[in-house]
Amino acid sequence: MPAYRPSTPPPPPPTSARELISAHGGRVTRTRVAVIDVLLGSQHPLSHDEIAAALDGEHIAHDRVTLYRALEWLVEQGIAQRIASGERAWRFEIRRGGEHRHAHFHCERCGQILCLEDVPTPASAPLPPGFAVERAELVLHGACAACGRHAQEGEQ
Amino acid sequence: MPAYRPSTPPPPPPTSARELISAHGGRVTRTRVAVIDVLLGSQHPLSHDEIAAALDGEHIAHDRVTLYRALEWLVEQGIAQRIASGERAWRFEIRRGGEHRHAHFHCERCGQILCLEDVPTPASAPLPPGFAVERAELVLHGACAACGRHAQEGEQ
DNA sequence: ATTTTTGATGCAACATTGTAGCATTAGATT
DNA sequence: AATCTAATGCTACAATGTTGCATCAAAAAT
Ligand SMILES: [Mn+2]
Ligand SMILES: [Mn+2]
Ligand SMILES: [Zn+2]
Ligand SMILES: [Zn+2]
Repeated sequence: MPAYRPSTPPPPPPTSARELISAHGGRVTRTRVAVIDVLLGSQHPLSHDEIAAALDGEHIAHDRVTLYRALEWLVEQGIAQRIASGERAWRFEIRRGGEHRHAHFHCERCGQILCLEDVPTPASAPLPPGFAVERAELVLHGACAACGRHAQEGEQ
Repeated sequence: MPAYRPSTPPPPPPTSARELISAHGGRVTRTRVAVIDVLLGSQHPLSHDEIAAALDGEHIAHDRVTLYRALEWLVEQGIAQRIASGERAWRFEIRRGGEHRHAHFHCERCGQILCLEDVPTPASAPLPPGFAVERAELVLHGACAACGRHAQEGEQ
């Protein structure tokens, strides 16, 4: 006697990553889903390298180039945004609802990047005629609390 | 009869580049002087590549690495500053007197970078305790007047 | 369920931007 | 003129992306 088989299998739990991708007309692939999940789970923007490390940590096989292309696609679709952190590599973060563009803090000692959710980026500014602003990036550079403490201890 | 020879040759016109370098305890070298002159002559920050092209234009021989090191030294000395333009390469500009930190505009169509002398970068912002800001970078991204015009013409 | 379509992948090669090591040169000083 | 050493000019190397193209597989069509 065959095991019970419902006529329609239960739909997979609709991960928001999968939904996001489909909603933008893209194919739901392993790397895309994993990258979105990693970004969703992070409180600060991540570099390609950090994302790759996260995927490795979860034993999700992935190709370097595919990862770059996945990130590129996410940015094109407006699902994620790219940030010039002050280091050489781009960083990526999910564009969370509300769309309030915020500034970032870059610690020049340890390289850490932090979202300053409370610091908005200026939406406009006096520009030459004909110029149009589409987005603004504000990065504050300095020392984070941990690195500032170390410096003080060191200099006593 | 020998030609007239003054006992002390007339001092070379003290270029401000030469003075700047000496004042900072550096050796006055061909590349350093040329780089400063190029930067002084520009109204907007220049990439390594643009500076190299400018030197070529003036037939000033120079080595790629030496140019990188000259720029690095200028930044260390506080004579110039490095800007993350939104493209992959750094850009450099002389820190002109007054020290008023200004924002920059990056045209995402043509890549041009413009100094927004009238737009100050925020000097402070609400930060987590222990964090210290040392400098801020504000870059507005969008379309310059020329590129905006082209777009309009194209879409009619 | 099978076939078809084509977006997306995975690999190798390449490009750009910047650094490190080290012998040699030349700017400044004695 | 001799000396000292910062700076140069090479060559390699590193880090971060990008391009081309054959192959695969997600989604659609049958
Ligand atoms: Mn953020
Ligand atoms: Mn400027
Ligand atoms: Zn830190
Ligand atoms: Zn433009």
